[in-house]
Amino acid sequence: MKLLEDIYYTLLNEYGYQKWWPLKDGKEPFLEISLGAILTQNTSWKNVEKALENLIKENLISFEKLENIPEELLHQIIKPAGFYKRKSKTIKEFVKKTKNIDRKKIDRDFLLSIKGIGKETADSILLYALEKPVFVVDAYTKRIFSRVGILEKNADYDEVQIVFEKNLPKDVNLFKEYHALIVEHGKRFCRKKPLCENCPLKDLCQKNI
DNA sequence: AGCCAGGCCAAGC
DNA sequence: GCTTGGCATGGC
Repeated sequence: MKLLEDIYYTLLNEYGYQKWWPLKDGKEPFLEISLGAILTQNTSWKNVEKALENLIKENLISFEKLENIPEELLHQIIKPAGFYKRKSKTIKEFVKKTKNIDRKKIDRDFLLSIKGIGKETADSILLYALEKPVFVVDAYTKRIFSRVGILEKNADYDEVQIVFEKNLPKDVNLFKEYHALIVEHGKRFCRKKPLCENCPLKDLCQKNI
């Protein structure tokens, strides 16, 4: 489907490369990216950054440190990202399970077995932290592409993912950038109340709500 | 000053 | 099976 690529290049041209995920610490990229993926669940990146900065300040981007820190203390540190009790538990379990595993063995099912990690978080970790060609689907993806006319309104996660993976070159960098651009577009124009007037996808969009 | 964010899970129909 | 409520902070 050429439309998917047309939309990609339109968004890229409009917004430029998004540079996800910018590492702030960089000592343990796999861990740092995974933490960001967990912390950003239903949470704005602004708030996630504060939590990440706290973690870095405490030198906590470390499997060992996170495994040993008392959970109540972790609560305080990641509090700005919200849902801190659940996220602390998830981080604890994630660290415990990934600490000594061969990263080649980390797949979707393995990640989904960790409580608090669902499909989107698992796929984000696979794509951004492990560089696997997995397309990440989120609420914006469904909203934008159902409005454009490519998806059913209530399309299920895995179906949506298949549409993108079947119709795009299986390219890690393309997948990374496309998802990031989708998020950007969702924030700027394709909001719940869409701003269709000046939308860069206006000409490609079936619905023009 | 309400609505929403780069979801997920468990409970309830 | 599908829908709903709870989780929590901070920005707009």
